[in-house]
Amino acid sequence: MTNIKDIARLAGVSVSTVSRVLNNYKHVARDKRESVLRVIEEMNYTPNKNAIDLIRGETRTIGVILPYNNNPAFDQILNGILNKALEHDFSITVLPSIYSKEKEVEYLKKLKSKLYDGIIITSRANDWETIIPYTGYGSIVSCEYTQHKEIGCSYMDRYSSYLDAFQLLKNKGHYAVAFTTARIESNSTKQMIGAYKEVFGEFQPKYHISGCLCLEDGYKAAEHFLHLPERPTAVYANGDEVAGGIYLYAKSQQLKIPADLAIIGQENQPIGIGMGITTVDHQLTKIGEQAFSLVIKKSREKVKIPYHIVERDSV
Amino acid sequence: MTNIKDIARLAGVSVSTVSRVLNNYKHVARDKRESVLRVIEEMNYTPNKNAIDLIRGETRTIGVILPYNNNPAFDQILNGILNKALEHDFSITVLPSIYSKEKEVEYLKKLKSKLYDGIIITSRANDWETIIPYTGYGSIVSCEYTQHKEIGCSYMDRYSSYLDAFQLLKNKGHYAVAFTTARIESNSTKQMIGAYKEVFGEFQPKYHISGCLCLEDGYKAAEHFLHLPERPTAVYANGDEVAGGIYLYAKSQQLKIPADLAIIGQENQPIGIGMGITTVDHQLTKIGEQAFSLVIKKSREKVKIPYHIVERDSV
DNA sequence: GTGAAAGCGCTAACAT
DNA sequence: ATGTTAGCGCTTTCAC
Repeated sequence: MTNIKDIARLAGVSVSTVSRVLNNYKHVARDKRESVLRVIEEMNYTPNKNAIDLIRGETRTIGVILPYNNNPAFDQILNGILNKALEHDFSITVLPSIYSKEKEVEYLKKLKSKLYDGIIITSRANDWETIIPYTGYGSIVSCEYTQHKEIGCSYMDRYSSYLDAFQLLKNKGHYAVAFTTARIESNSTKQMIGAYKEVFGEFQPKYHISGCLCLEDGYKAAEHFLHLPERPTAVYANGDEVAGGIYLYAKSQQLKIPADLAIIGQENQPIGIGMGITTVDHQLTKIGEQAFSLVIKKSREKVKIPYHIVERDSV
Repeated sequence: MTNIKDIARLAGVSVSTVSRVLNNYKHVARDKRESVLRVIEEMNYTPNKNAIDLIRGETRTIGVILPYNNNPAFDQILNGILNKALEHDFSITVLPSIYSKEKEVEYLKKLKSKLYDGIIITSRANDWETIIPYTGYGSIVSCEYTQHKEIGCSYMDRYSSYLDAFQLLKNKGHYAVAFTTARIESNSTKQMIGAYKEVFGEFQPKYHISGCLCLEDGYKAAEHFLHLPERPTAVYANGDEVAGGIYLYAKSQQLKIPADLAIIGQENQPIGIGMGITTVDHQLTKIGEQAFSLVIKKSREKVKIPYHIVERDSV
């Protein structure tokens, strides 16, 4: 492994001169610069980035905590982050958490250990109280709103989006409305139930199924909903793939969409376009892009991204 | 920033002792170990990972070169890689290339600069000749077959899968068959055309559209195909989302699937399940998992992953 | 079992 | 304009 010392020796200059040409400093004599450049070329030399990161104390790398690594919603956020990272010449390291508190803390420790300049939390298992101390070691941005002033947020107003979706259903005359969520313990679920109550007055647990991530989960959820004595006339799915599964099961039961069952999905994914499913687009790619911008600016702003409903034929 | 020296001083031991407890060495007196641990706790100390990586010459990080960061096929590969990385406690850094030769070389240089222990190339713009020299700096694994012995491969037999797909169509009586690909200059496209010729004898350029990545691209491709004087009776799409777009356009023209137009997609994505599209599943998640295993073993094996066709209602 | 000291490869302050 | 040198924070001989 050839290092900066070797280059200096071979070029007949000091290491600082080599360092200067490496970093495009002005005050280097043309001939020395050229000779250094030639030796670098000859020796096929590349500086050790770890040494540089050690000295500079920064890595131009951002860690992104993702609960699932095969989920289309989080892929959209990641996509937005990568778009911007490419633009700004930053690297992105993906940190899969599977909602494990320990994993999350492990990743935050990596921020502390100077591996990343900042971290984007797309979703989290830990309390903010355990996360916030790590803001001392790098910028931390969340894709979910929090009032904590130490945390930058690129988020959208979930509650309000849920309200809109349920209201849309109610306006169409639906009162027996079911819905699915991903994690029973999540904020989203809480907000969803809250919005449900606000729109429909009361919430019946039988109309809610949690643990829905993919098409198959939606299929099973529909199986449950549609065999209820008072079967729902509409369902709001937490994702278009889940919605697709619901659609499929409903069809398998000879139900007409939307006449017999209305369906709304989320995130405006290809499957929703393909199947004609009405969806609320949370603009996750934009959320990712904005999150990246905040994290490299070390900004603690709270930026709200607007969502919008895309009406198709399933409602 | 408190460092190992501070801990040593405060614990009344030498830095080497601190290092020993940090790395769980045996020969450390119980009391010294405890005192060190206590000071570490008190000072809330975390070792600087860059310094460690510098010394060790390894980072337990793998770089993954991806041409697109919003493509479901590459997301599947990445998914597989992340699964295994989590299992083996490695980090994954995503390297978006948009098929730029310069970007790719930039990433390979990062391997050389010791940022990654290895690199997985999911798809590439550069010739192997320019890539291979970098195998001197870390293990390089490809998700596409190459005979070069320096490169480990986790791949599937594309040619044979194309053959199967076309043959399936031919067996169903289709002779005017169109197809889409992503990049005109790619190996996949070449192999697709080769397979086409092998099955159907001759290849007519009007039956091929390149540059297809998403649903909308498929929609436009179908628009082209279906307005041809001799319109195709079947189309093989390079992805289920593209297939979905084709499906949608065909439907918009009152065509029946598969009676008027047969459609095969690729990668067994949710949209294909939702829309009932026959697909050839290249098992990209498994390819990603295997690629990861090879790269951390620094193996140069060529591992072929079997594909399989999932028949649904579009053929 | 423990510590002193030599590096890992680089940057930057300081001197010239 | 250029070189010397002191670090960055850690690991790892080597000696005791």
